[in-house]
Amino acid sequence: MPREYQFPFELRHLIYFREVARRLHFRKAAEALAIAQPALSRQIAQLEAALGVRLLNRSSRRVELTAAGTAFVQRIEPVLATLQRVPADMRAVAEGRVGRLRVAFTGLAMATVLPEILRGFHRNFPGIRLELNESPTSLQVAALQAGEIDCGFFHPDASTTGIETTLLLRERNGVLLPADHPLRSRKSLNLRDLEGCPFVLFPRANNPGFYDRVLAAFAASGVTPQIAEEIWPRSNGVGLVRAGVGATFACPSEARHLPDKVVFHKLSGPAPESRVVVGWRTSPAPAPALEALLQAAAAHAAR
Amino acid sequence: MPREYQFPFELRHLIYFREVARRLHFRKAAEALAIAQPALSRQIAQLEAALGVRLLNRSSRRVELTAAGTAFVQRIEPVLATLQRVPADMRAVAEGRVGRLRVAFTGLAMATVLPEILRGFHRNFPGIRLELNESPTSLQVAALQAGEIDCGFFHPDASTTGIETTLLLRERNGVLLPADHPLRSRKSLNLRDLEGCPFVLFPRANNPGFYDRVLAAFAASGVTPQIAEEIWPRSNGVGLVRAGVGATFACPSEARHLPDKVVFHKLSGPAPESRVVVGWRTSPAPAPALEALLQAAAAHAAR
DNA sequence: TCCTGCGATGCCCCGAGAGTATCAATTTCC
DNA sequence: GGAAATTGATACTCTCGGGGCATCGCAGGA
Repeated sequence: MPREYQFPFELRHLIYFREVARRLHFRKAAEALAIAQPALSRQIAQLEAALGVRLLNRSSRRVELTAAGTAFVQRIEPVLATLQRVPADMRAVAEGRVGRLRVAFTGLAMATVLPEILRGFHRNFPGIRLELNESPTSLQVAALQAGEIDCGFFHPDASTTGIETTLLLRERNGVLLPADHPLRSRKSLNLRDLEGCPFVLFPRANNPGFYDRVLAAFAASGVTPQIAEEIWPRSNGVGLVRAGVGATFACPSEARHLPDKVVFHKLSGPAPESRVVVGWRTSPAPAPALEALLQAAAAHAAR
Repeated sequence: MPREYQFPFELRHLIYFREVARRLHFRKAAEALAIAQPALSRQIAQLEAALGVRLLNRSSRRVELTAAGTAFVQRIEPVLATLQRVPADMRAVAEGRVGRLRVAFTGLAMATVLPEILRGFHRNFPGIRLELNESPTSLQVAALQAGEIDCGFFHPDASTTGIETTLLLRERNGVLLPADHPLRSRKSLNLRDLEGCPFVLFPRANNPGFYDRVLAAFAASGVTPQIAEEIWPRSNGVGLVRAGVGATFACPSEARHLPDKVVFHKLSGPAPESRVVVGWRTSPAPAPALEALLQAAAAHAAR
């Protein structure tokens, strides 16, 4: 089945016609196109035949556009301009100079490693548009596997078939207390000291692994945990601590940027451990923009 | 000089790639394109080589888009959609079903023949967008010769090299008077009756021919004309008559749609004659849309 | 009237795209 | 676990069509 074609013309016809329309002179247009004049004449005639429309009125002394010819030039001009930019644009995408990344993160990631990673990334790749969404670990993993996001910053406990991860943070938790809490001035705290103190936690479904490690730490301390609230996203939990509703667990890393009326204490003895990983699909191979972000994250982890 | 080309790819490449990107399957895409699979493989490889960018990650069992491939599809999709519509659109333009007409007219034309011509034309050619501008005869002729308008409705006295005209209206003028004018109830009026009555006229430069025929009519009546105001556009002149500033000349045709407080009187004896023609360039040949409008005008004149 | 310049036409060449046959690699199923 | 099947890539050939060269027909201009 030879040459069954959707379009009755080729790019060549458009370029040739644009040149003739500009110069209104076949010989000069042919010269500009670096072809011979007869070839140009034939191609234009072919284009007109294909469209079933006369685009040029030509006597042997004058060439002028018909109404259809004028309309045709106006149509193809932006098309050609777009196509002209395409190769360079594709190269930019392939090199990761421009692009789009859909990134999900947990509240903990944003409270610890993420801001600095993103800052460095954006400095080196200003052309990449980041679409950032806070999302629980479990949803992030599902979104990754479904191809809805390009990478996620989350807790590593979930099962992660088809997902590769790099550990970015691993810290024993301390606790956040309201600034007027009775224990605020204690040098050393352990979970037993906090017996009876209400805690603010996230819903277990968001990140069962960490949730269970919290419970395990309580159990190891011989303390029955008292869960005052389950709340999401994480930043709201800090707000509740500040409001005096209770305590919550936190990493030393986030202690640097706390609102006032909230204080951070290390824990001695049993304490849960927080981890943050960045995760991405192994297949398809990471796009260049993603590669760049993953490198930025890895570089941050190495410090 | 064979194949010196501005674009490293052809429409074919775009269409083929779109199909592969849709199906992510070379064999099925080839079938849909009615070509053999090896041809498709080669064309895609060629496209990638031309762009210097990998658009697809393919194992022997799975095909998937790279970031550049995704971006490429997004770029070419609208381009192909546009080009697909082009042939039909061009035919529509060539047949005068769609298009654009730049039309100039005098106040007199709009007050007499033009509304009906345009109404009939628009009913038959709803796809033609009309750009209407009121403009004095002298400027219309210049704009026509410069190709700035497609046709004009004006007074035929100007010299019109390279312009063809069709006469649409030819009427002896009467006068418009304020409704409370002393002569309002006179059965028959001539210019001598209006001696001393101030007249509102347009600037002579707008249409010297008619202006001089007005003066000739006054002279033939032995009356010295008294020009109260020179004003443009014409509709403002009627406003001044209504305001009692003076009288003005008008055609019987326009007497049907006068505002209140203005009355029309025929003139006996010497009176100027108004004519309206439609004029257009003889070269280039009128576009189909213009042809249609000219026919509508001629049909109106024939009644 | 002849001359000049322009677009169209005739003829030939060759490059590139398409088809057929086949290969190599990976998955599937018995 | 091995054979069959599926899929994309490669080798080779053919042919279509775009391009060059030579030339024609026609219209203005000196």
